[in-house]
Amino acid sequence: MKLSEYFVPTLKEVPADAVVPSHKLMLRAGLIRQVSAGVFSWLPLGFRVLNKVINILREEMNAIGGQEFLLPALNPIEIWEQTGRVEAMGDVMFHLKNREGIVLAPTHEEIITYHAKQHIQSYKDLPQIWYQIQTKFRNEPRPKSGVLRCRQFIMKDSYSLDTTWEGLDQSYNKHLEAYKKIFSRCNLNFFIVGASSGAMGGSQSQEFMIESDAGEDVCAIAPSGYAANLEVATSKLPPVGRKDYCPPIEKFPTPNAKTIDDLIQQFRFDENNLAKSVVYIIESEPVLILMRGNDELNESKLQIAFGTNKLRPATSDELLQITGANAGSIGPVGLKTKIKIVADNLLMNANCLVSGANEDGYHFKNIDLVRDTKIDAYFDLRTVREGEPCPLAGTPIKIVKAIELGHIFKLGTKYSEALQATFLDQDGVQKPIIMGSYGIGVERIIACYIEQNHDEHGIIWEYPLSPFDIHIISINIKSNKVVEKAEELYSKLLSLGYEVLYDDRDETAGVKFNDADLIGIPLQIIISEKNIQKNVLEVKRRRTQQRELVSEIELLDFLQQNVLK
RNA sequence: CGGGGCGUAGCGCAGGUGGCUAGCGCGUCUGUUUUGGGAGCAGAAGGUCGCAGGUUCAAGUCCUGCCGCCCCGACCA
Repeated sequence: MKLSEYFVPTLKEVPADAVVPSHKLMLRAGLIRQVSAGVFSWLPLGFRVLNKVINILREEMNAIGGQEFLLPALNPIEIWEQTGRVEAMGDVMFHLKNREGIVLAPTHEEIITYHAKQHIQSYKDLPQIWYQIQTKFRNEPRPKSGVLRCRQFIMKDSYSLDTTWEGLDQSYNKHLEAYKKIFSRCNLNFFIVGASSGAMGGSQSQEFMIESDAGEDVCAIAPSGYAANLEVATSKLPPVGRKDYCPPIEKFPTPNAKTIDDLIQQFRFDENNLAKSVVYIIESEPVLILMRGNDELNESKLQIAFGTNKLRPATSDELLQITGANAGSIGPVGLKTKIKIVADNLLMNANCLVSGANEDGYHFKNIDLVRDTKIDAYFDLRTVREGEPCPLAGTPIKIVKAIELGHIFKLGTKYSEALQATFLDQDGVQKPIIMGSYGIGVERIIACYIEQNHDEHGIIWEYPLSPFDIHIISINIKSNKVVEKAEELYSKLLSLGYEVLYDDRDETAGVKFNDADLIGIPLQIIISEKNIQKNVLEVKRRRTQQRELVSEIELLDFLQQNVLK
């Protein structure tokens, strides 16, 4: 492609609205342009990269037996009502105004299950892996960071259909391995974490992450190899446990102690024996949650424990009404109304605890959770903190921000049951199809790659994502010798099957060098009078900025060794 | 949805206590000189100052409403 004829609007100045490096560089290098919040156009150069990614996705999905579909973005709302997800999605789902009963699909479990119901009859029709590379629509409340969080984006989504849970395990593992290959082929430095299935339902899920300050997820990772989304991460802290002797429970005044730290300072209690209580309204029922004093409640874990995402902290009015006290004096003993009480695992059957007395300005000490109150259930509810011992080997946990590239779920039968997608097994028994769902954010692959591969000059592509293999730069197009040599080389490399970007523009050397570094194709070949006189070609490696001189005969060997697609 | 910021030429910005013809840099166009790291000179084009109302002799500037964009938070199958 000749750059003089190619629409690649590079920007010298950094666009004011861009904050994260990948967003800045994708705009500056002419890969994308924004149309509105969370909506982008892909320009020709960017679309080439997108297609390189899509090719890899297709190859690896086909390699595990995936069959490619193209499903509609316009979906009948009835099918979403049957799975209860119109309500679950809420505002995230786009509804059309001038056509009742149609929504824009934010994902495709429903449509896949619909087709499975239509045509899967027997165990002989299974297993299946169905996938597509298609545009998703989600009404994100706050799109951000370029293509990292959009209202319209491309997803590679696939769905496995199996007759048994062992079959689901196999399909899941096939995807796990395929995803590793995909991200490795894209030269991404990624890691895999255990994750929450959220309201998707299902038993197991893992996320593919890259570490990045631009990320919206937080993960706990440890030298042992332990890696988990903070939503589900655990650690191996010792429980508070029981002391041999616990005196009778005793109320005492604490007029100036509003926080856990106040109590420690004023009364010299052991931090571990302080218990704090928070009240949540879960499915409109109040629940008191007891935690170690300085632990942070993890709402995701609470959602998992109660199997719902319909929960919120109680308001201060509700607190007073339910417990009889205001925040800071609430506890598990002496509640004004009888409500469900759950506690964090670290407090399992503990005694000698200090907690609020449900009377402003008073606390209880010597609380024995077995003797003095009834805990309805214990769950892991706390948020893991930096430095805590990991559950695998006790190595210290590090907390990092990360971007989610992909997510694989064992869905189970949630959708097949809701939509009656069943099959007859060998014994003639009708059973729901066992499903998995697996997604990759296609644009995120590109943004994440750029987050990990750029410098002050621009993007640094590697094969196979690079939009072109080779970037030819002619210096001073007033020189016939230079133009002749560059044109000749351009034709020759094209005929050898290389994808070549040829900067034939009437621009100064500086402009061409800077644009080439910004666009970031791995190899640049620089044609100038100087080099022609010496009868050499100058090749520059984008990543290292190293230049080497090679003869024309050596060039083909050089390219064979260095253009590794 | 809460908090903050912004909206003036293609891009980046100034002007903002009301006042005269709305500026600067980059880019663009013409001519010319230049050609190894975002060239020099000369000339030129390009604006409903986000939109709508209002106050005023006079509004980019003040007031009201709306729209849009960015950031922090909430939310995120």
